[in-house]
Amino acid sequence: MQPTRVIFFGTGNFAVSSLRYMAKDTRYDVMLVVTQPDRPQGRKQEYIPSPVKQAALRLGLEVWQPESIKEAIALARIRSYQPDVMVLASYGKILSQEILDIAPHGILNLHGSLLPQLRGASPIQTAIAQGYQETGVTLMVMDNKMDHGPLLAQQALTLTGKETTPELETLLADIGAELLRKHLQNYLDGTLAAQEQRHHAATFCQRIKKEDGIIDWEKSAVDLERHLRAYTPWPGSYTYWKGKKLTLHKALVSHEQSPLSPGTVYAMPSPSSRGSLAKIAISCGKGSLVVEEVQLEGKKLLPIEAFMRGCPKFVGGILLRAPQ
RNA sequence: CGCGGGGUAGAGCAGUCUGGCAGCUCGUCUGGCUCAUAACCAGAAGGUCGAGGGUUCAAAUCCCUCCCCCGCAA
Repeated sequence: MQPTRVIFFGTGNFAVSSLRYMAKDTRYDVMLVVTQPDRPQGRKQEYIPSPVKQAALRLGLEVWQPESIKEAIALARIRSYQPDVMVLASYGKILSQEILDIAPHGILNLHGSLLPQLRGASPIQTAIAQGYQETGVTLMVMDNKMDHGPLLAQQALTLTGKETTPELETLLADIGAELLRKHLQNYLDGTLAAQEQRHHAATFCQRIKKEDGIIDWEKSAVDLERHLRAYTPWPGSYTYWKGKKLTLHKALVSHEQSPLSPGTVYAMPSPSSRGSLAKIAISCGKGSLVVEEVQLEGKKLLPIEAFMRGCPKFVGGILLRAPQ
């Protein structure tokens, strides 16, 4: 039997496991990998290929990076491969109806949430930021509304409350590949039918902006600790101290309520006796954040002990939302 | 030539403006104290001050060139 002709769309890390799986399974022939163009990154403005492009090249697959896939010439190129089905994960561009119609079996999407929860651009970060106890991956048939098409399969994952975005993304990426392995063939055979989403239950999440990383000290310590895990590595969770940007990388929640105004740094006496060093905490709207790793603008990421050696005046400092 | 911060003992930093003994906190090692300790006391080791060149009686410090790290930006 001829392998199924597949075109894969993807850009971010979330898509890499799926691509590797599709390339390896001999039932499928990944004829083309469509990914976003290389973007200038880093201090030298070097053009960095997307994670999917790097993986595709290593797998020896053909890569295409169109700036726009709406134009007729782009559509013609995709049609020329005569794909049976297309698979998309973390691609980052909206597809037109013309593209959705190209393959006989349409285009399937892997989405990093349990749809209809968290439709949109940041399901992984939002699940962490909002303290979800469970999230997962959905395999669905795309239609012309965002994350709206009928469902094929889902797999849930229980959250520990410790995971960061890159960690969770890796876990979900593997689940995505697993969903393809279990269900893609059944869908193509017609033995797995797609089921309409419960649209009234849909929730949504926005694309993350740089300003979303700013820490609002009026919020609770519980919310801010989730913020730290959700918004790493980008845009980071940051605040301003003496006009300089200070990024918090790691912190723990303390339910001790400080009388100091939110955003004030203080030394929290350690419960264990004389010898131990005081912990460094920041007063929040509710509770306190015990700081573990920080990075001051222009400096390296440091454990709090090392940071305090160089910046003992940090205690008593006021952290603000803007440089001032 | 995108903008800015930085490189000084194992770690984090001060000292640079205004040239004149290589410093601070912590760690490490030795000894002491102690029922005991991450505490306390006494002592010690540990430096190509990122690299090269220049100016000077004298350079971490001033001038030139280069390398590397970080933030912004993307």
